[in-house]
Parts: sequence; structure tokens; C-alpha cells
Amino acid sequence: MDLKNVTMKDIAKYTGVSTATVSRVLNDNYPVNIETKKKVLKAIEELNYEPNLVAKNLRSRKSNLVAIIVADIKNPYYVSIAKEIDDFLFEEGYNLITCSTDESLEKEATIIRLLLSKHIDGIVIAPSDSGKSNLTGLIEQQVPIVLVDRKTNDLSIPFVGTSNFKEAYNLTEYLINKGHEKIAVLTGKLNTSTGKERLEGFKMAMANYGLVVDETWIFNGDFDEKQAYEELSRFLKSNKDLPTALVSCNNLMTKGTILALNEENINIPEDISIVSFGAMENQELFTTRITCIEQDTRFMGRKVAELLLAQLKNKQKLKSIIVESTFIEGNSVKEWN
Amino acid sequence: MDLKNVTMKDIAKYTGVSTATVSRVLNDNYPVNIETKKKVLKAIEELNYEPNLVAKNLRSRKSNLVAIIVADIKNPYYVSIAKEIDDFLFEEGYNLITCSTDESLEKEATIIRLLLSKHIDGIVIAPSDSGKSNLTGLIEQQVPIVLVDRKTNDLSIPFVGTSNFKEAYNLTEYLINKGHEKIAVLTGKLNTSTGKERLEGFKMAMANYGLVVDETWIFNGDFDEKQAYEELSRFLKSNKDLPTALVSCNNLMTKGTILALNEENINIPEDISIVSFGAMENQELFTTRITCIEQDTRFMGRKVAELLLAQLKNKQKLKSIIVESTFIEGNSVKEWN
DNA sequence: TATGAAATAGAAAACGATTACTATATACAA
DNA sequence: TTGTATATAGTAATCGTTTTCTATTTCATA
Repeated sequence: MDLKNVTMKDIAKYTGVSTATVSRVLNDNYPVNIETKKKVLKAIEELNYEPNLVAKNLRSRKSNLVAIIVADIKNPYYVSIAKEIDDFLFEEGYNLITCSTDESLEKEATIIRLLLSKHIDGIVIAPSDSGKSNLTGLIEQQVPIVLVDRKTNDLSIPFVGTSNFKEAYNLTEYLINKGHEKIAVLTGKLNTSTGKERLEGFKMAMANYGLVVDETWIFNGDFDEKQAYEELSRFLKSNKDLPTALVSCNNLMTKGTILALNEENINIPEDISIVSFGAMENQELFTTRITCIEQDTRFMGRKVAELLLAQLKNKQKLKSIIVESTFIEGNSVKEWN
Repeated sequence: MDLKNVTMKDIAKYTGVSTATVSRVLNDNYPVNIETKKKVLKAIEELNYEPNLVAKNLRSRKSNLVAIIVADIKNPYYVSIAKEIDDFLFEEGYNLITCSTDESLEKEATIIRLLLSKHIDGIVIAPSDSGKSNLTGLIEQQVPIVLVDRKTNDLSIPFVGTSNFKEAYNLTEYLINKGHEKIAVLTGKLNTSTGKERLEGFKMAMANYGLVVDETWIFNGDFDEKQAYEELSRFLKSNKDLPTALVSCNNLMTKGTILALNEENINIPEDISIVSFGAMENQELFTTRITCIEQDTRFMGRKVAELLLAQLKNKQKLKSIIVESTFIEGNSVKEWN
């Protein structure tokens, strides 16, 4: 039809009513004569009117925009969570913006500042650092927040995540029960709750079974595939005395680990056993299926959306949720005697 | 600081100038006395002013929002493209909204209508149907569009994609060169350009080598893992006469294929050879590494962003781009004599 | 010294919706 | 008949910017 956008003013002029009346017909929040209403609706149909949400948002001080901020939105783990949130919120008229921080606190701050300017209605975030928080601005502006995967020290913010300590403990215990004693760990970023808690779970399991943790077998992988690969490669090239098993603290690092081991012709599980916190994409088709903890990302996403919607609609904070994970046994662990 | 947002009016009052002047300082598009400028900037700093982008957008009729609409944003292929676009556009002050249509034309229409209401600045789309187009509204409103992966019949819209015909031809020829004659094909959605062209490439290769295409060996997988799995399972359960090779027309369907074959204890490549249009996540770690065409998604994403930015900034349509793919040889094809 | 251009800045009108006021007409109860 | 509640609808303010006018001052040039 028209190149120019049809506005309420056009509808008002066309039907001979005021824009107020048009607005009332549209929002159905005020009595309007049935005949008038019909006339207006007909005009809306005929002129093909579509509301300008930007104007609406300015007036109502909302944006119908929600953002999810994670380290790397390409990680299938976050992709799946984000998709679920998106599906859920789309029904409620929200759009989801996905943002990656690449684990940089500064980039996180920049993103949040931009989102605040856009009058973002809500934020889902896995913070880059559990301590130094970029969330104060959001909290001041009373923007609803839901923490996903990673917590901050501020416990008043609703959170959806995994029992990192427990699951890491279990993974380690599984290795111990298979007879392993010389166990290494590939840690995530230790300034995140997940990184810290998983390492603690590992250490606690070792301690409870009276096993010593060799400090040189604590590898720092920063939750990153490349970093994990390099850290491990360096170790393998300069050490002949290997641990018999390794706990990797996330899916990306597990990939890096496998690649590093493959390159050095070290076989899983013959030469070294591997367990992973977090599943890998298509892992059921791998030559070596890694024994792992798999998180129910779709359920997590749904819960995140619920916690966010509760705040968005009823200004009501629901309680945090710890989602149960599944233990998946592959063929990456050898019985050791 | 304040709970309420600081606006230009506050800055104006604080410094004793008009909002017009504040705006001019901020946008640096009009001469302002150096002292006044300093004063204003100081006030902005002190009061911690952040512009309200919603208001700005209303006035300027833009949103700094760009959307990518694909069938399924969980598909790593699209994830990777989207991430690249996002990175690129973020630098320019745009945010990316990701939308999945689940291959539904109606959902696509709904999404586009919503995005138009939000005054979306640009759209990247892999249309659900190459014929019946939901793009007319966007074109009328002169919203910049870039087609990615899939084309429409309207050739005036910039496009970034793969040479589907050629690559499908090559994949098929590869099988033929390995001695295969009884070759099946698992097609994508035939109302998309990619679905159609890949099938045509397959057929042309068969024809050029004088091979007959058995109609019952053309499986319709709709680009969907589950659909492909079911289609193939049904066939396998009721047929003992198998083709010696199969061409799968996308990564998701290849996964479905492998699962169906695994379930029936049909081995790749011993019992049947497989080639795939599109790579699978972590495929280098598979027991059977599928021989495939891998698309350079990062390069594609970058090109898409460039084509979009050219329209966004200079109102200039650049030429469509066909991105070269890589042939990756796995161990999923058996030599046949 | 006159004059036109450039520098400088405020008032007010947009952008397109919502909503607080205000006003009238109608219906119903007392 | 009067009073009051409700239905109905327009006017104008508002959300927070940008930008068009309009107006003054300053300055270089003829």
C-alpha cells in the first residue's frame, strides 16, 4: 500500500475520531461505543495499520527486549538454553538479544551499558566474574535479572543452575571407584562460581578418599577449548609421568583435551581415562564416548524464562532452582587395578 | 546514584542551557561554544547521564536492531553465521535478534510483522519458501534485506550462499567415481532454493554418467533430523534392497541418517556409503567421519554483515556472493566394484 | 564602516503512542 | 424531579530525543 507508515493519527482522521479513541479500541481498556469500535477496526484493517512499538515503548518505558549475556553464545550449551528462553518469551511478546562477552569483564560492562540505554526489560546472565559485578547498574535501575549457570556472591538474585559441587564430586568419585588414584583436573575459570565449585567438588572427593592432589596435575583451562588444548599439550610434551585419569570441567575443554591427547597418540581410555562436566555435541557418535554429566539445558531455559517472567509481569522474585543433571556413562574410563 | 533516569532536560537545567545544546554537544553536529561544551560534558559525567535510545530511535525512525530469521537457530551452521554477523554489527552499534521459523511460513510472517513494528533496521533471512514470499512488507518499507543460504525468486535482493548445484554435483560425482551406481538421495525442503538446487545437482550428475535415479530412493527429509530419521527408518524396515550409497542434503539429516542406520545395524561404509552436504559438529571425533562439503560459515557471516552494512550506511546494494566450500574426505565411502 | 557569513543558542515542533483531565450524554435510583 | 453513576469521547500533556526555525552576536572582508 503506502510507503509511509500508517499511524494512529491517520486512523483517527479517517474515521473522524481522536487518537485517544483509537488507542482505546486497540487496548480495550476503556469503554468505546460498539459502532465506533467497529469503524476504527475497519479502518485499521483497510489502511493496514501496524502499531509503532518504538513510540509505545517510549511512552511505557519498556522495550519488550530481553538479553542473555554469556561467555560464548556459540557454545551449544548456551545455545540450547537461549533457544528455550527465546521460544518462551516470544509468546509473551518479547524478543531476545544474545550477547557474548568472550569472558571479558570490560566487554560485559559495555554490553550492559548499551542494553540499559535500550531500556532492556530483563537480563539473563552468566557473569564473567562472581565477585566484581557489572550488575549494580541493572540493580539500581531495577531491571529484572536471572542468573543462569553461574552465580554471583549476591544471593538475592534468582538463579538457575547445576549443583556443581555435587556433580563434580560424583564424577571424581566415579573415577576413584574404578580404581583411579592419580587423577588430574582441568579447571574452568576460578573467578566464576562454576569454576570454583567444580574444583572444590573434585578436591573434596579426593580428600574424602584420602588421595593426594598433585598440584602439577591441576591444569587451568579457563573454560576454553584452545586454552585447554594448549595447557594440556604443553604438559604432555614435557612429562612422561601421566595421571591415569582426568576430570574436565566443561564441554569445550573436553574437546581441547581429546584433540591434545589424539595429537600425542595417547589413547582414551587405554592410556588415560576421561570424564567431563558437560556433554559434547553428537558425542553419541564418537569413537570414544566420554563419560559425563549432562545438563538439561531445555529445562534450565524454561525455568529461567519463568523466573524472568515472574519478575517482568508480577514484580515477583521466585526462588532459585538447581536443576538435576544426568550421568551418562560412555567408554572413556578404564577399570584400574 | 539516582533511581530515576537522568535525561537531557536534567543536564540542560543543571548547566543552564537548552536541551538542543545538550543534544548538539552529544552529537557534535553543530557548532557549540567550547566553554559550554565543557560544562555540558562535565554535567553529563557528574550526573551519569546515559541517552535513552528508545526516544532517540523514535525521533530518528531507526532502532539499531537487526534480525536474522532462519529455520532453526540451534543448527550450528546458522549459529556460526549469526555469531559472526553479531560480532560485526555490534561494533557498529547494532544488536542482533535471532528468530527461528521452524520452517513455518506463518511463523515467518508473524515474526516479520513484529519486527516491522519494532522498526527493525535490517533483516538477514533464509526464507522458508523461495516462492511465496513474506518479504513484500519489508521491501515496501524499504528495510534492507540480505538473503543468506537460501534465495528467493526475486533476484534483486543481495544474497550470500553456496553453489548448491555444483557442490551437490561434486558430491554425487565423488560417489560415482568410487564405483557407486545405486545411489539414493535424502532431499531437503524442495520449496527452498537449497533443497531444489541440491537435488538438481544430484540428478544432473546421475544423468551425466548415465545412471538411473530410482524414484523410491529419493527420500524427503525436509532438512530435519527427526523427519530424516523417520523417513529412512521406514524405508529400511520394509526394504531389503538397499542402495550402495546415499547423498544427504544437510547436516541435520545426516545425523538422522546415521542414527537410523545404527539402529538397524547397517554399517557405514561397509553396507552403505554416505556423503553429506554440510559438516557436523565435532565430526572429526566420529567413529565414521562423514565425507562432506563444509561451508565457511564465518566468512559467510562476515559477507552478510558487509552487504547489510552497505545498505544500512550507504543505501547501497552490493553484489551477491557465492562462497566457496571445502570438500572434506572422511571414511564414510567405500570403493565399490 | 557597512555587510554578509559564520558561530552560537534557545523555543518549539516534531517522532507516535498512552493517559490524565475534562466534558457531555444517558440511565437509573431516590 | 433531582442527583449520581456510567458510558463515551475529545484535548492536551507526556515519554526523551532531534531538528527546524528564529534570533543574536561575532568576525572577516570590501
